[in-house]
Parts: sequence; structure tokens; C-alpha cells
Amino acid sequence: MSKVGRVVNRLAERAARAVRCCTPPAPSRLGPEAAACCAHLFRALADETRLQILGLLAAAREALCVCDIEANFALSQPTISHHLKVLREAGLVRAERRGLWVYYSLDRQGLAAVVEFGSALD
Amino acid sequence: MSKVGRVVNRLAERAARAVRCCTPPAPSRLGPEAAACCAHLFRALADETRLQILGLLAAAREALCVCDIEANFALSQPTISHHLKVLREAGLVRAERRGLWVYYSLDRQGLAAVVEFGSALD
DNA sequence: CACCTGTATAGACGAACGTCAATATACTTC
DNA sequence: GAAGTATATTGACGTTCGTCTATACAGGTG
Repeated sequence: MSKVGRVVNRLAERAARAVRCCTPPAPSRLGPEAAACCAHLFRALADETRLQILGLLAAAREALCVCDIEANFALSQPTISHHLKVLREAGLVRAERRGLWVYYSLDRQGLAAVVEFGSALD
Repeated sequence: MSKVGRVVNRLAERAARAVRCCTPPAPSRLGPEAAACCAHLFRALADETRLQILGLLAAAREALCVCDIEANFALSQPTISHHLKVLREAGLVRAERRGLWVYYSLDRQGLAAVVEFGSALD
């Protein structure tokens, strides 16, 4: 059976089961689209190296060039570049070119989103 | 060459490069052990389904049994059980057995950790 | 212009993850 | 204790992720 078919079957089966076991359904506080957006953000934070990069940028309190960041890890340059890209696309850091170097700094907006999420569910 | 060998080589090479390009090294605000711990937490949040489960529990403002949670998703029972386990082990939800059912509720401590992280880097 | 240096991208590979069907476990009821 | 229901665990499979090497691109310098 197709995947869609299986899903439909499962939902129909649930609808048929008239008696709910305990509490009535409550509308989630996090819609599917909001959840997808937050998941993208948290996926960027779900790696030890990326968290340490954020820690470095926070401690520096100023922009750092890639080679400075790279110097703190026993990882190849492309790997660091990859992590920076993930952080950038999640809105957690910003990049700025200065001549030959690219400087990265924290993007407070992304961090604010993290705090917001935690507070919203509380 | 072994992985360790490669890493050692890379570090030695960096030490040899006497001239740093721009800023002096700053101690990270997030040690390796703290980063690993936070990464574990965020990995649990890095999935759309798990975020929606948290949203459900937050909206309910009371414990929900697994079948109630399950009813909100087109996913198999073992899959939901798996997600609940991940959330449990991250300290984001708590489980409590009541007769035949297991009730899940938010664990504010885990959520507080998320907020703390966001604030700490700011 | 040719060359060098810093950063990004492409492609490959193994590990980890989300999902499922099948099965086991925990508890209740007859 | 046998049967039924709610939840957890196991093992398999395809996908995503982190890492690497090799290479491309961008911006300086002779």
C-alpha cells in the first residue's frame, strides 16, 4: 500500500474509535509551520562544534574571521566553513567580508528566537 | 594515516604558523562539556514532530496519555513512543504511569535550560 | 597578468536519525 | 491465569548529517 494510503487508513481507524481514553483534544500551541521553522533553528544548534563556535563569538564580543574560529578546533577548514553556513542560514550568525577575510558575528535575532520558544511553552 | 595522526599534524601545523591573522584567541563561553550537554538538548528539539508534541503538552496544561498524543499525528505508535523517549531523556518531558496508561507532561526544567542558553550567549 | 592566501563549494563515505512492522512488556479484567 | 489493551523495545531500511579531500572562487600583491 502507498504511504498516503497507510496514513489515510490510520486516520480513518482513529475516527472510527469513538471512545477517547481520557482528555479531549487540545489545539497545539505550535502549528506545523511554526514547528518546522523552529526545528530548523534547533537543528543548527544540535551540534557540539556549532555551539562552541557560538560560544567563541559570544566571548569575543566582536566579529571573528574564519581562520580565528578554525584555530580553536581540530577540524578541517571546509568543515568549519560548512558549520558557519548552517549557522548563517539559521539566522544565528552574520558574515561580513573585509578584504581577503570574512568576519562572523552573533546574530542576536536568532538567539532571541531560542529564548522566545522556551518562554512560549512555559 | 590514522585519524589521530591527522589531527596531531593539523594542530602542529597551526602552532608553527606563528603569525595570527587578526585577533588574539578568546576563551570560549561554552566549554566542550557544556556544549555536548546543550547539543543533546537541542538535538531533542531538532524534530518537527517532537516540537509539536511539546506544543500539545503546553496547550493542555496537564498531563496527556500517549494515545491522546498519538491521535494528533499520522505516525505509528512505536514512532511516537520513540519521540517521547527522546524528549524524556533530554529532560523536556516527564512520564508517569496511571494504571494501564502512561501520562506525559512538560518538564519546565528542560525548557528553562533552553532559555538559559539563549540568554547566556547574549 | 601571474601568483598567493583566505574562504566556499562539490562529491564521497560512514555514522546517526526517523520511520515502520513485528514483538515484548505492563497492567487490567473476566 | 487467560485474554485484552496501552505502551515500549527490537531490528530493518532509506535519508540526513558531519567529516574529509579535492577543487573552485575571491581578493590581495608582485
